[in-house]
Amino acid sequence: MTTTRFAPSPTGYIHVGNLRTALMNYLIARKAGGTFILRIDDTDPERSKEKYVDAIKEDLEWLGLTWDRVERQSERLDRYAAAADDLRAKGRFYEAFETPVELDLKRKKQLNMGKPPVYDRAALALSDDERAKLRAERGQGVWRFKLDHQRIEWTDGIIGDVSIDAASVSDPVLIRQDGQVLYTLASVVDDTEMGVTDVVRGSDHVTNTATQIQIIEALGGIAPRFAHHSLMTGPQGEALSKRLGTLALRDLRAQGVEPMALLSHLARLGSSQPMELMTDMAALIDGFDVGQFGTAPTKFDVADLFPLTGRYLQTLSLDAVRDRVAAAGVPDAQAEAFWTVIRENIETLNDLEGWWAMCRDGADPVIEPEDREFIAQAMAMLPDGPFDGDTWGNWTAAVKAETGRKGRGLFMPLRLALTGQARGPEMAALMPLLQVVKAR
RNA sequence: GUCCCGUUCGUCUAUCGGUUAGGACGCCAGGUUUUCAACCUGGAAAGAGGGGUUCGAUUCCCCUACGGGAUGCCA
Repeated sequence: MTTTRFAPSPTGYIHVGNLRTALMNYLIARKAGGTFILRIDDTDPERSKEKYVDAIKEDLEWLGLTWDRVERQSERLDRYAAAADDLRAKGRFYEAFETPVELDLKRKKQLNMGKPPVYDRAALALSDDERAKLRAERGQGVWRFKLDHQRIEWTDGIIGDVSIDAASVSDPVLIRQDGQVLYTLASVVDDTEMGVTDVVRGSDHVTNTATQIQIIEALGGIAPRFAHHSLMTGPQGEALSKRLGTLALRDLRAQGVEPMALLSHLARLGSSQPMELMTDMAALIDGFDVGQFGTAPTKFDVADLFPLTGRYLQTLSLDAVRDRVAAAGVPDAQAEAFWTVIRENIETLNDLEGWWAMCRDGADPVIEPEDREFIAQAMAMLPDGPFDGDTWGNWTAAVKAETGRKGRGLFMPLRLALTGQARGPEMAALMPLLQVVKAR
């Protein structure tokens, strides 16, 4: 059975970059009728915070990305220890005692000589005595996985055939000096034991994948299918991390971005499939194909989410937004009429409040100098409220007859005078909601 | 520094040597709506630069430029 996972570290709020990965894994699982696991990668007690665990769940729930299982790495430390023992028993694990400063120095030397900064495996040559001496002097060392120096190859679901020379990669540290198990090991143990069949993640993990394939094989597991999507950049091509301040999911939510708009965009951005608004999850799942994604870095522009959000809102009935309409201050009696007219012209639900305030309190009129006399004439002809569905038609017909104006020259000044804006809902439908006309 | 990947309309992309270089979003225009939006129709809009290979390169090769990634006792 197809099983995928989303494995965030609870060290911060999740952002669009994380979401793209999460969504791909989610869609693969759902499309195959498989299992989607939410795995909290919280092996680092220093940086992991419970509030972020809650926030991640909250954000995923907001989007409707439901998971079938939650796993927490902090509850599986014994499994990782067992895997480490296994690797030791198989001679693929060795202890190294260089300090971070020493390693840094080695790397700089290699760099100066124009060589790639790969760990030189000095610790492998240590005798038992030397090892005991170092341990006595420096305490525990770190544990590195001994890579098999040959080419590591796999067929990637997005990149295609990948081949990486293991000799060009340092033997990865899997256990830190303080005994902390690192991501590289925890992840493969989890993927193997949880039956994960498909792993989609960012291309920043490609070298990890190479080493992890060897670790999985060393542990006797079967490597899942891997797919590495390109990373997103900002609109200028800059690294997205420079913009993450405003791209957390909760920020987008606060800005009024609708879940289906966001999901529709991310499910297609970077793929060759046409970008289109999906109004429900089933359509999103049905139309998804990870193989259609390209490998070039993908520009993400938050501005693209708003037209989609606007179009999505147009598809909603009052029932779907009743709470928000009420929250904007619209009385129940007028909610239906208000929503029906207003949904055609808003970008996000955050716009509701402004339009309702305009209806309730009236708008400061905008009157071009050349229209002053015209507006004065028109206002004199405007009947007293409350207005109804015929008011606009009757009134504008009368004004037209009186002034001879027609078309845009007739309607735009009136719209500006009544609403203060050049763009907005259909006037005929808006009039019954308009309670104050300041232009009078 | 070294290695890997990438570069086609503004954006995401299609093209497996010969195409009027296609689509989607956005944009612009026209239509429709007695106004705006929505909607419909149409339009503008692209092969990073330089060398090769070839009868013929967007496509294959090399160089350069630019972008991204990797090179952690992060994930």
